[in-house]
Amino acid sequence: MAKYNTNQRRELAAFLSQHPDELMTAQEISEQVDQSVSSVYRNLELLENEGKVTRQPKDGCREMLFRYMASEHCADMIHMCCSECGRTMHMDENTAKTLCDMLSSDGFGVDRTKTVIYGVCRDCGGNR
Amino acid sequence: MAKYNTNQRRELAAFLSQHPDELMTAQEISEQVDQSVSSVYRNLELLENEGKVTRQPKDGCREMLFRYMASEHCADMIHMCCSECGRTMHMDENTAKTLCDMLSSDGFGVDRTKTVIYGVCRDCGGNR
DNA sequence: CTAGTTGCAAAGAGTTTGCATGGCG
DNA sequence: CGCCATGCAAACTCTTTGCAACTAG
Repeated sequence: MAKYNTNQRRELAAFLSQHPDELMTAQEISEQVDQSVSSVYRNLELLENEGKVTRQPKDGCREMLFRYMASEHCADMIHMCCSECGRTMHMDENTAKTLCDMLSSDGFGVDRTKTVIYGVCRDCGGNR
Repeated sequence: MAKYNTNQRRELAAFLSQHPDELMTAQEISEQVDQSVSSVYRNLELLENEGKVTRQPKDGCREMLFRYMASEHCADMIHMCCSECGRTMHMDENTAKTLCDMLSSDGFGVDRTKTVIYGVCRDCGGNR
């Protein structure tokens, strides 16, 4: 838990809030805010504990992608990630609810934050 | 693409077919079949290209888990992973179809192989 | 002033690669 | 016998940790 309100933390928060719901590596963030990677990792972890940031494995899977959640609303969305263009989008809430309800009746409680649906988005021709 | 039918490949295949749909790290497999990790990685990659093996990031996410798909049937299932006990199960086919159809009508084509739903299974109290 | 933070460099962890040896066909 | 595959160790990549210097309160 953060005790001091440091410059680096303020700048990190400022940067992230300009890029809500965007997937970025720790390195990218580190370059953008011009801070050491270690501080970025440490502060991202704090934000993750506060529920403001989540991480998901990058497609191939060597590294993690971090995502800043602007609001409660966003935190509770199921995210879908396009394997072609890499963009993330929110699952329609009705669809999400239907899915969770169906699985719940089988006894499986979905973790909305951790789950990511992979596929191909409309723009990349997912419907063909 | 495999050119020779070596002992190691035969033993790896034999071991995997005794553990269908089970999530294992490369290290675990390496120990079980008593082969070098490098060979295991190389041969798992071949099997992945043949569509017989998939990989998914391990929960926390430092390493990959490999899963041998015994049949076409299994290859086409959406997998659900319990964050508590780590077990994997197949999503009920009706549920899976409903989900894919709902997303498809939004233009998003689900990749059944890559997608893993995280949550808590019945045995671990997911329904509470 | 004191304890939390930072940056650097080194350590870790898992995976990949180069190379000499060994085995399949 | 020729080429592919294996095992070992070294290289890599991303992340974490130890430590001394720095800074917020």
